[in-house]
Amino acid sequence: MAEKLDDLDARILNLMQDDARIPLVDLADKVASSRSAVWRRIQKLEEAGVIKKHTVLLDAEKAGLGVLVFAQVKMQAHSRDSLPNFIERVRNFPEVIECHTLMGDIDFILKVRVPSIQAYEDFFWNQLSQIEGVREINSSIALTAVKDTTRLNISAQS
Amino acid sequence: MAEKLDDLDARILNLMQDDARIPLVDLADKVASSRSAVWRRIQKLEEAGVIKKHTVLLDAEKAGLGVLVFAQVKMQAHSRDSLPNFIERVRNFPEVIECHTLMGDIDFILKVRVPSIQAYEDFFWNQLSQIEGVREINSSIALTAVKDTTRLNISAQS
DNA sequence: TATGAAAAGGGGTTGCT
DNA sequence: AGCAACCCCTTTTCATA
Repeated sequence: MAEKLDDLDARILNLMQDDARIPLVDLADKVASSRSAVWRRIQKLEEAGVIKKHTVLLDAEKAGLGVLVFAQVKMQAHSRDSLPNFIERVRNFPEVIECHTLMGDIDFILKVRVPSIQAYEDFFWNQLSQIEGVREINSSIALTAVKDTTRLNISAQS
Repeated sequence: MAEKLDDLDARILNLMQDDARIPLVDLADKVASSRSAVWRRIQKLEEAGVIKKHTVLLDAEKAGLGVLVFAQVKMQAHSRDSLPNFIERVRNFPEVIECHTLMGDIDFILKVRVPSIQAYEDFFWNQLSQIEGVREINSSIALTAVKDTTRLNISAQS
């Protein structure tokens, strides 16, 4: 599928994001189409990788990972060689939920979930700050989650 | 369920996060337990809200939302009254995927997904910066996603 | 009371029109 | 592209320890 998403695709995706277990019949009803049509669309969307995975979202607090920290990491100016290593390490830390390269004066932003502030301290000193080429880490503890979703509001493309 | 998660819960949750559609039989096999036992655990975990929702994760690029921006927002010092309004507005922007209150000198961090930089500019000027009480916004465009998951690595509690 | 087995119902999948 | 039959998997119920 190099093709763009049409309106039917968009509506299917939005509904599936809200509840991935919605029965095919209900889904077809809501998008005013037939079971077969909708089913085939979903197949296409999964083959094309538009739908990446089916998962469950957990309550971090109830799952024992109540502390969320955003860590902004700056690398040493002339340590381009240490980047692959940094990336590899970060990918293998289960505490790191996300890591994005940023434009501007910060190099990386990391979203980290741990059981406690104590646990973050351990992670910070023994893992993150020990990676070669790391110059500066600015850790911000998140207080309230005003909004925390994964939902992308899809609309038909051109 | 005020009770803590045991090892069986943890293994079920980790597997379901990897693939929410795993058949109950396979799940039972992998955690070395019976269908019934595993099924009842899942019910409990959903009732208790440990499992918050079943969803699909989309490829943002392929879904036409290829631009990711982290916006750090500072509010005016003496505008505590405008916070509820800010929160309400942010929750209703579909572009804003996440918004967390932070300790330290930044008040909020927002994760925003839009189709293009142009679209972000529109969102920035016409929506975000117009909210009452907003003093300063620092927008960072994300380049590469080094890691982008929702997976919490669960282990048994105390 | 908790666990396992087996029956029944619902829904996803496929082939045919 | 739509329809219907099939089959698998979830869900419930019952029996047992």
